[in-house]
Amino acid sequence: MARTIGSNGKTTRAAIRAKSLALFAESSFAAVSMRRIADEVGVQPAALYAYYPSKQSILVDLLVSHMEELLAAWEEEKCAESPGDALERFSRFHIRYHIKRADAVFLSYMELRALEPEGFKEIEALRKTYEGELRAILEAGQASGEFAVKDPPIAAMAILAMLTGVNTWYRSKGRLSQAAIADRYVAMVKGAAGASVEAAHV
Amino acid sequence: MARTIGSNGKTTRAAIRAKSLALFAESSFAAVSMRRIADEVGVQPAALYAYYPSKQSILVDLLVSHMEELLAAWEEEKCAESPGDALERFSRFHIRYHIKRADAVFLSYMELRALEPEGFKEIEALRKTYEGELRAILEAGQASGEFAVKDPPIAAMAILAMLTGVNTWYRSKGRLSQAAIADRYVAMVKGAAGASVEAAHV
DNA sequence: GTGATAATTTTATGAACGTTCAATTATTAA
DNA sequence: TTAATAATTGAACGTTCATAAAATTATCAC
Repeated sequence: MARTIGSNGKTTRAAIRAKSLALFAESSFAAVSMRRIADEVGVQPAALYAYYPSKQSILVDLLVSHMEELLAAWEEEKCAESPGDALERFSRFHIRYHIKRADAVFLSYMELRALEPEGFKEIEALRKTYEGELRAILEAGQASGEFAVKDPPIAAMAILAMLTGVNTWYRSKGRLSQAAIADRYVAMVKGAAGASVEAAHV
Repeated sequence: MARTIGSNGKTTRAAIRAKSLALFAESSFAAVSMRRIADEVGVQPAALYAYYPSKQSILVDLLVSHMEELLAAWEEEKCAESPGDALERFSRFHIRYHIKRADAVFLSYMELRALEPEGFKEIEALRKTYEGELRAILEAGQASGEFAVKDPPIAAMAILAMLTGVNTWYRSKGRLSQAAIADRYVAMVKGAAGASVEAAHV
């Protein structure tokens, strides 16, 4: 056997991405072998090298595209509104998007250290950009007096950590709906940002 | 050569723990080999097996003892006081302790999935216990009307994620002292818990 | 000094690792 | 129907992996 019946480059590449993502998230980059990925894809190990020059390059591809898609999704979602509304919109977006892409999010947070310097820098820049979106909202709220936040850069990181934390415990069959979870987090995020008092009591 | 001059079981065991912790945190459990650990310790790979039956058992030892020490440290620190004061004490303790043990904290959050079921259960229980400490504070504040928190279990997880997030960006040479950072986080934590309004404006 | 024991070495497994390359078959365009 | 090209296989490379057993040396109690 050589070329497989019905084989197709686009399909195989997509399968490699999907399976690698699932496996890396489940175990860890170093714990997953090329042989294991090939098994999942249903292909011989050597076939992977027609699509990626190395194992590392699969990881970089996954992480970079995740961050780019995240930024693109936010660009599409965000709109001009009051800092309070923007903060709420951002929070709901972040929770929704991160729950949907739990594997990619997990990978992004766990495997940065597995990256070689160039890849690391690239991801780091994209992450800073995203963080900057939230920071800008906080600064706007600070300037308008709507928020009583003392230190926007730190608040941005704190809020992001809080929101992303949902992923560590969220289960689709849990006692709360995704909307109910988002409601509670929005209230806490507003409270943390020192937004209007009644917001913290929702 | 066989036994090394000045060799001592206690010292070697401590070195294995310390080096393994540093290496696992820097790379990842799967990415670090027994050979690498032995190199760092200054010993032959086989010597490690006089102290641990397997690589996995080193990880379990590190994770379990970290959680036990964390719980013990909090037991020593906590004291009877108002929910607001308790929440502040907990936040400061958490930040201080986690910054000091950054490697162990990182490992605890990253390598749970590398554990086999028994080890995982053990760590999970210890973690739940710690989480319960914060939840109890939030419930007390909710009962007394001091906090306007809606959902203590979720708030506990949200606040823990926020506080632990400090570790992802904290650098000892940063623009803010550890105390200044803790001040900002205490304000945000209180805000998230819907504590007294002026607290959120500190 | 001598015998017991603690600590580590040396040596060696067999399996799995990432990766390369020539050979081979499926598909496509003419 | 044939030539070009896309997709994949099978076999192999040297290296490293976690771990095991026996041999060897240091230390310590007497």
